[in-house]
Amino acid sequence: MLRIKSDYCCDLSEELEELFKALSNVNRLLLIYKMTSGEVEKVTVTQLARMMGLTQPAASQHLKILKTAKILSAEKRGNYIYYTFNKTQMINHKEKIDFLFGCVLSKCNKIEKGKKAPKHH
Amino acid sequence: MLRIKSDYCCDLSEELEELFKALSNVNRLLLIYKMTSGEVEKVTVTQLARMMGLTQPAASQHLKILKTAKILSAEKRGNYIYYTFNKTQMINHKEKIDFLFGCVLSKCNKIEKGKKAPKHH
DNA sequence: AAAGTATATAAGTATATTCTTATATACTTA
DNA sequence: TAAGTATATAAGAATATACTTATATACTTT
Repeated sequence: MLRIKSDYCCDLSEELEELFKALSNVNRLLLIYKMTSGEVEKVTVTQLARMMGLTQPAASQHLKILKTAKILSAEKRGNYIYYTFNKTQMINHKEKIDFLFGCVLSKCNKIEKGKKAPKHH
Repeated sequence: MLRIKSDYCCDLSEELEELFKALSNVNRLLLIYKMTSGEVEKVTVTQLARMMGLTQPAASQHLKILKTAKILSAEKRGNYIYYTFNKTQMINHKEKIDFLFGCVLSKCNKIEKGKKAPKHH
């Protein structure tokens, strides 16, 4: 049982490492926020480059990272490639993060309780 | 109004970048999970090094990163420094992440609705 | 088919990350 | 006080990240 949980956390840690790496860049985070605002909903490389003051290859590389991490999906239409959120995977990602923080915060609560009513010894 | 939200996201992005950087390492994530399990609740550098198969300086550096990112707090007692979760800040961190994913997922829902009932033109 | 536009990839550079080994600092105990 | 233990820091090496410029690929339009 503990073994299973331990294995699970090991896999989860590797998955979260990749997710957090993709998210740990201010340009990519700003892009995500821009994509949630009214202004844009699907974004092309050229748009992104202009919006963020990046060169076209830099923008392309950022989008590739977000796509590899399954944060965005790419859909080619004609001359353009439109990037949008990968909703299914984002829900997935969120669940993993919630699990992590759930573990941490419930542990915090347990510790707090232990302090208020310390064990006899 | 939009300007304010934009500024807010800019600050938030920088804060989240730091948080996600601290979390984007498999050893640090595994450490966090270990600290949520029954086994440990406060951890010393030496314990961590042994648990994770790291050298003492490597462990010390990881803990410093987690402390700087306000994920852990350090409490010196005698010869040891005990690291524990920084509950208040973890709640804070969680709120920021929830805001990010909240923005993304509500945008996803809006797009989905727009597709089901497309605008007349 | 040729020219133009959008995107991706390659290769190089500067910087950041993660480890290593060596050493310094702080505290405890004999 | 000296020796032992715990931790932090410094300095260096290997690798990863984020950009740059140059070029390749894919599609569209004339």
